[in-house]
Amino acid sequence: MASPESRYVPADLEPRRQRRWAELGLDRTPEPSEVRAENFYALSMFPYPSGNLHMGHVRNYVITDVIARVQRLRGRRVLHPMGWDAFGLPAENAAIERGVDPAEWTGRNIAQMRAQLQRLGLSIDWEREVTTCSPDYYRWTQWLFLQFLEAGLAYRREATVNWDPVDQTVLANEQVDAEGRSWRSGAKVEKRRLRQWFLRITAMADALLDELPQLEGWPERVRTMQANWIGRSRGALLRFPLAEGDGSVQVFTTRPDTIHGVSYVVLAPEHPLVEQLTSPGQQPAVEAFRAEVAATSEQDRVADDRPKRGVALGGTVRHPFSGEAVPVWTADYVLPEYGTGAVMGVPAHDSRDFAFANAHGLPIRTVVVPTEGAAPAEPLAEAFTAPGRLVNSGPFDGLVGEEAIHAVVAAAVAAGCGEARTTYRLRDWLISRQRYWGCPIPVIHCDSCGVVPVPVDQLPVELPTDVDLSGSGGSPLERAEAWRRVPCPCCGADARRETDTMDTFMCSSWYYLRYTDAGNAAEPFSRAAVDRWLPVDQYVGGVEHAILHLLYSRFFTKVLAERGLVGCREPFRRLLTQGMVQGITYRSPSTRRYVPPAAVADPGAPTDPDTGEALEVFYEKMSKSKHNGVDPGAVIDRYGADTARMFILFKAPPEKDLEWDDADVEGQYRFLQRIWRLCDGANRGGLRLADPLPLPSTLTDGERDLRRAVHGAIQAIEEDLLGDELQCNTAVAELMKLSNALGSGLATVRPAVAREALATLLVLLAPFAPHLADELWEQLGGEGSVHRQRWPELDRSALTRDTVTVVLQVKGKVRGQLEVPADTSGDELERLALASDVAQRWLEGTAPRRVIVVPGKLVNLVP
RNA sequence: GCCCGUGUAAUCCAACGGUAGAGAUAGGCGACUUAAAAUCGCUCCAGUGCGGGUUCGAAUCCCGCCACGGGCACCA
Repeated sequence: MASPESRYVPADLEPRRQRRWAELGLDRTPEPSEVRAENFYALSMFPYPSGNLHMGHVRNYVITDVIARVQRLRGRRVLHPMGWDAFGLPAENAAIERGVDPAEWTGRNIAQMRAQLQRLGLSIDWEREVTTCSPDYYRWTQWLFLQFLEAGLAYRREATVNWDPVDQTVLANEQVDAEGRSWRSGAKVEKRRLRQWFLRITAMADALLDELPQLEGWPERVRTMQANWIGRSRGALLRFPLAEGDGSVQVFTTRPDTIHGVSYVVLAPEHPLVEQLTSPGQQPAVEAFRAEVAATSEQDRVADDRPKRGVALGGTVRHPFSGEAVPVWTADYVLPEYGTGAVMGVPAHDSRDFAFANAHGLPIRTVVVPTEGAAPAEPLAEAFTAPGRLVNSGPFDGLVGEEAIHAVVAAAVAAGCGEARTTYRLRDWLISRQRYWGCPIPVIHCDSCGVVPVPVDQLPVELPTDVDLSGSGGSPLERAEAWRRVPCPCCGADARRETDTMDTFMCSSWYYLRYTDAGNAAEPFSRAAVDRWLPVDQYVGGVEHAILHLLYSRFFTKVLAERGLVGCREPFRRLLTQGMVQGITYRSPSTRRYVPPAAVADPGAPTDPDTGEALEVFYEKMSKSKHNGVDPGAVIDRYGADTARMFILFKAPPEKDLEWDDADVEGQYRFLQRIWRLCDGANRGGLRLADPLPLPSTLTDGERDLRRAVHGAIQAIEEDLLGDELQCNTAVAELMKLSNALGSGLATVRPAVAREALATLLVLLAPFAPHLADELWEQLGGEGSVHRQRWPELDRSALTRDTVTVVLQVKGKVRGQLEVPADTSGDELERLALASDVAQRWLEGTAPRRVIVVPGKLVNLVP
């Protein structure tokens, strides 16, 4: 008598499976001595512990988990860690608003998020957890800072910096978007002149750019973004001597070949030579102009397509080659921060100069013409900016392109009025922050010794705990007098601690190194441990860090490599940038108010519950303010973690945005239930996974069909998960296809074939739905855990067919099919095709002009 | 303005240059049921954003557009 059907109850099964995994120590990273295997490092971008896990986290960590689990099944020794990017403003703001201690607040959030994460069944080695705000960790962040200081890569200087008026701190250039807004607060940043700490990332600009092409496992788009950000441009520095007095105006240009087309020189209004070059008559106009520009916001100043305003200074410089007098102007289209803050105006060959010259009646002199075809008619309608052949350029006439550039630069060098120069958009990384909840910069200011590094044996410089976090009036550490006062490590005199803390991106620039040796109390990580695991085999995270975190981490790795601390120059071999998780969003077209989905009566025709008008419906990144978020915990409560995992993997390819849809989640749940019933039925039918039976020497047609489905799935899923692109969505579709094949085929095959099919299904399912696969594995009497199995071996012979369907085309159009033995030769196929009804009907008796045969696929008859 | 990506069925997504559909959601029909849900079976729906080109054959390659998303942008 068969036992009754059992039910799939994830809420009951999942915690049980997780307890079992913990007992078995499945997630622990094996020591090299335990397992002889290749290493695989699977890494997710660690979260800020806000206390709430959201769907973006779930997607990120589930993708990485699938990769980690697949690699384990394939016999690799896997490192799959997790940690917390735990310094940062929300903790401090909570302290200001609610009076809670930032450390406590952060600790609570971590505990809460860890518990939420663990419900997902991620195979994370929690023994290697790192927390950046823990003194055990930030001690080493400080140690690394001192390495930079010693290498001359950390320095303090006064500079014009971005100030976030909401967060009350400065920001690095990377942390301000194109609209001039802070990446965190969204506030418009202001420019301030302050003395700050920087890391000399520009020293690595060439390496950061030139080594980008090696990152073949990175999305093209991220590499392009980094290249744009670094913004290298090669050109020359040219000096125009002042007409009166000593000195010269230096300009940077990428087109030194156009030097003879210069009709004026422009200085940025902030340029130090403006005053000196202003004639008495022009003084009022220049002063008025500078005041006007100073009053313009940064954004307006930089906006494109605005008239190029400027005034002549009255002074002149001499052309470095011809000696002619060149008038000097100041204009708002020249930026003080880029190049030398001065530009040579060549209206004929630069569109900005062209616009400026036309607006102010300056001469336009053509010195470059196309190498082929006619020169543009004069007066020019627009600037000719392409490279070409030089004319009206004295000794340089006739030279072309690069050759012309080199000749002009060589002549400038010989004359002592210039040299080749490369400039970058990239600026040094501003790491000072005027906030409390960050890693203290470990230096001491002494009146006689200057800036003194804190000796390594005194690390960490711990944050004081009794601090006034009122949220106003500068850095809280400045008010911690007792903490600040400290003897100078050099001379012993009274000295003061640095009160700036570090940008949290410092903490996250090396956490992936710490994971390899998380318990090390003597150093941040041992060289051996790092070399064993780095570079990371697969990194997964959001594209919002395309520049920020990923650029900083590359910089860190290169510096550490040059100091012999790590053995590789690039930290992340492969990078997957996952798309956003979007929720369905309802908005009232008239009030622009977001309406919660719960308030929408009929999702088919959504109307505003208050006004009754039809609502706009679209998908957008989940957020509280739009009422479009879905809580991962609620989904797990209702369907279980496996359904949530499967859905999020299946709904869209990992790189693309994903539209959350409750109906699809339901569908995913049904699929897992189908698998449950399939296995339950097999179980009650007496199938046991533990007894591997030899396959019969001859198989029935049904058995061969089932084996073809099984091995077809192995092949397809291997391609999806191990190929260049990770395609979890199609891998899940293959699992569905396989389970459909089992559903119809399992009952009619002998136990050996059924056993192979079911065991394969469960092992292939294990990385995606780890709880369910393991539970069913156990129920069916499988040995050990499904997660300790070997990835199924592909039997190519199972994929073969006796007969295949060959498509008959006439002139590329499908006109019929032929069912032929799989090994039919091309000649035979051609003969069969020509003899077919299709040929009779479509060729009307004439012989085809051409016949294309693709054996096993198609025959194309071309009349 | 420049660069990158994406456009396929009502919807989400597949398709080494070779039969446009793997998979799913929603819809329709049927079976089971007193009925419904669940389940099972069947089924409707696109010629691939637009216009050219290459090819025996194009969703796929090339050229020119359009729409959406993203990055950079008076960067000399």
